[in-house]
Amino acid sequence: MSDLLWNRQPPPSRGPKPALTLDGIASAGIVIADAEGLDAVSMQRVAADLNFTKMALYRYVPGKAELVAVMSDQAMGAPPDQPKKPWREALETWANDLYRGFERHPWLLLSTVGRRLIGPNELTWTDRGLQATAGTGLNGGEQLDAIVVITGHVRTIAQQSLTMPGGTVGVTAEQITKTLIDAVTSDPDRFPGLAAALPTLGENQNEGFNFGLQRILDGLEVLVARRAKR
Amino acid sequence: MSDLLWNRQPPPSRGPKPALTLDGIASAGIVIADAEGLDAVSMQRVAADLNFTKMALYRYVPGKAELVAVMSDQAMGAPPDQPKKPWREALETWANDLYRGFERHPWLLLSTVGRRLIGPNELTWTDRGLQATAGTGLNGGEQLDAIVVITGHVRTIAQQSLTMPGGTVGVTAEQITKTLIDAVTSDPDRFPGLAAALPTLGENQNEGFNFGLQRILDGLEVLVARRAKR
DNA sequence: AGTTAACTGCGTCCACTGGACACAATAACG
DNA sequence: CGTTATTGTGTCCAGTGGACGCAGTTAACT
Repeated sequence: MSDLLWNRQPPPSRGPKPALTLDGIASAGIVIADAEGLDAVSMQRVAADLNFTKMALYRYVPGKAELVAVMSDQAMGAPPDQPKKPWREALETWANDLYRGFERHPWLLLSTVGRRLIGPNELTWTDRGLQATAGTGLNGGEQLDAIVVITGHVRTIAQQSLTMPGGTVGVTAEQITKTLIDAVTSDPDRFPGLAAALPTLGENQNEGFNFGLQRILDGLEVLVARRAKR
Repeated sequence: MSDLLWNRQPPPSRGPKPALTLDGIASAGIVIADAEGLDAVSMQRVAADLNFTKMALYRYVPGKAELVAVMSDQAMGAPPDQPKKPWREALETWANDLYRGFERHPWLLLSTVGRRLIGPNELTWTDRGLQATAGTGLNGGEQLDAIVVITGHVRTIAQQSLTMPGGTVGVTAEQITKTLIDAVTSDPDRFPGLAAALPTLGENQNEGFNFGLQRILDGLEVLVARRAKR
């Protein structure tokens, strides 16, 4: 199962030397996904880029799902080293590092949905997050929950602002706001909340990432302070 | 473009009566997705369930992507009516309603990633959210950002806890925690944050949803109070 | 050295996918 | 009535993930 992600089982001694490596295959897949989107990654395509037939890949990977899993963990990489800081700053830079990861490989947003096996790199990210929250005085479960909220926020903003090649066909942010404005102006009674908010809607442009992050951190601070008091 | 989601253009007068409706097709797709996951939804399958050929569907829908979009907006439905409450409680119930939506149709988590066109139901959800935040005194952009944070959190938790049929093959929560524990116990120096948090990890079981939500709301409250003061 | 057993990469095959296109049947209009 | 728009269908195509068996390569064992 997760052997592929964690172990690299000892190379066999008997037969001919393997011409490929799991890492090499995954790297080829990542190149394709970065350039043309996750949908462009097919066994055939990856194999062709390596000058092999697709069936050769199945000697290294049980199936496409597993290949994508390996690609994902590899593309995620290890979080960059950061000097030790107070928890709030540490979480802030952690969130920024994570966002930059999704920026580099937007398809990670697609390949890492739902419950899946955790690879070493992903676990390292979690670990760094927990190192950051260690100074809060919260218990382990709460620390993990805090990491989860922040991760969710980073993912959400990344999904909204990043254009992924190939994925759902190009929908510009302008198109979206246009349909929004069209809808509310043509039938304001149907969308009273939007109608009320519309005049002051543009005042917070592109600050969604920081807005949400600061709210979450503020909320954590409230809890931390409450705990420290007693 | 979004005509499919918003307009229903007037029925043509000339040819034979259409035997199908867009809504009917979408409903059939939803049934399949609910029962067997989004991957089981193919043109062929949907058509077969309706006792038609797949090519018949293309008279109603330009392609699969658009079908999924219509399915998504229809499955989302309109948010349930709620009595007017103070903003914090209103947001709380709004988030719970949203979670329940994902619970009913877990595949929505997959079909609504990335930038896409907004349908009327999705916009109504946003509108209700803005009605809830109207009492905060924040400007429109900030209100929208607040909605976005909460939506992201709901999605994140839903992704973690819901099992979607068909999707990435069944990985139980136990398997995940097992690899986690295996990794950290076999090499604690590599994951110091996890090693430290591990003893108190189980103390917050299944409370991730509320934990995160309360933190976000606490954070919003801080901002609202700060604004009210001046 | 010779044999055996493991292992690699490849060719072939299959069911299935989304979709283009032409064609006959249908129904309302002049 | 014919004309014309619109429907559902049949056929075709390139591409997908994957099962399976076959030949060639290589190290370990006798």
